[in-house]
Amino acid sequence: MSFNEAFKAIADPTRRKILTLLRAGELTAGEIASHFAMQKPSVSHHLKILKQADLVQDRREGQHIYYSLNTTVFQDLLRWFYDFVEKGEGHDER
Amino acid sequence: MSFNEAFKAIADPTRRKILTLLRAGELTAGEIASHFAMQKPSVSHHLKILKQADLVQDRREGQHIYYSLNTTVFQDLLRWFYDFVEKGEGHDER
DNA sequence: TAGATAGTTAGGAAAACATCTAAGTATCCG
DNA sequence: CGGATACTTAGATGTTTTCCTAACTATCTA
Repeated sequence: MSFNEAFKAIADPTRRKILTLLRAGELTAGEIASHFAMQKPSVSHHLKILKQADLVQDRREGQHIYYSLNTTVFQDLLRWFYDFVEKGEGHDER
Repeated sequence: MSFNEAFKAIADPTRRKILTLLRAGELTAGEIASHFAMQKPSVSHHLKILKQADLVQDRREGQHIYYSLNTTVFQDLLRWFYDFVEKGEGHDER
């Protein structure tokens, strides 16, 4: 369910850049938006999609909303790719 | 270039299912199509996208075209996710 | 060579998506 | 309260994606 949403969320280059930015630590929506040429509502839309996919979480602090990575879903995705690299040539099907 | 294409290719559930099918070994286009309710040209289209993303390769043998995984791009993608899990929180040594 | 089989290409309709502007909500501060 | 700041929601628009049917290419076989 959320697995498919995560894959779709990551398909967009803007959203991948947002995730990369967040690797350094949490950022406000405005700070994130400042890294892009597009308007703030568009960035907000991307943040919403990342949040629905459980790739990020948000936290309000006064007027600011801080976004940060939620690495648990990344681990699930990591495993999905790992299984291809690991079992790519083998015949170990249970 | 191919990195973004790969992410887009993997975003579609049908294409992910194709990749999963190919983990067991190479399959013809027809065998792949038989696993889906959609028409053959639609599956062919998905195969084309996977091929352009370098996630699969194809090989003709008589009337049949065999598709198989190309795991090298999977390794690149794997690394991308790994960097999030590794540097994100850094407290799971595995 | 003709017909059958395997698969792709072409063209088009419907749905999903990314982006914009305008308007709304939430919070702070004087 | 009223204005400023931070951000989101709503609605519209152009683009991309997915899927279909019809037609095409390639190969095998009789």
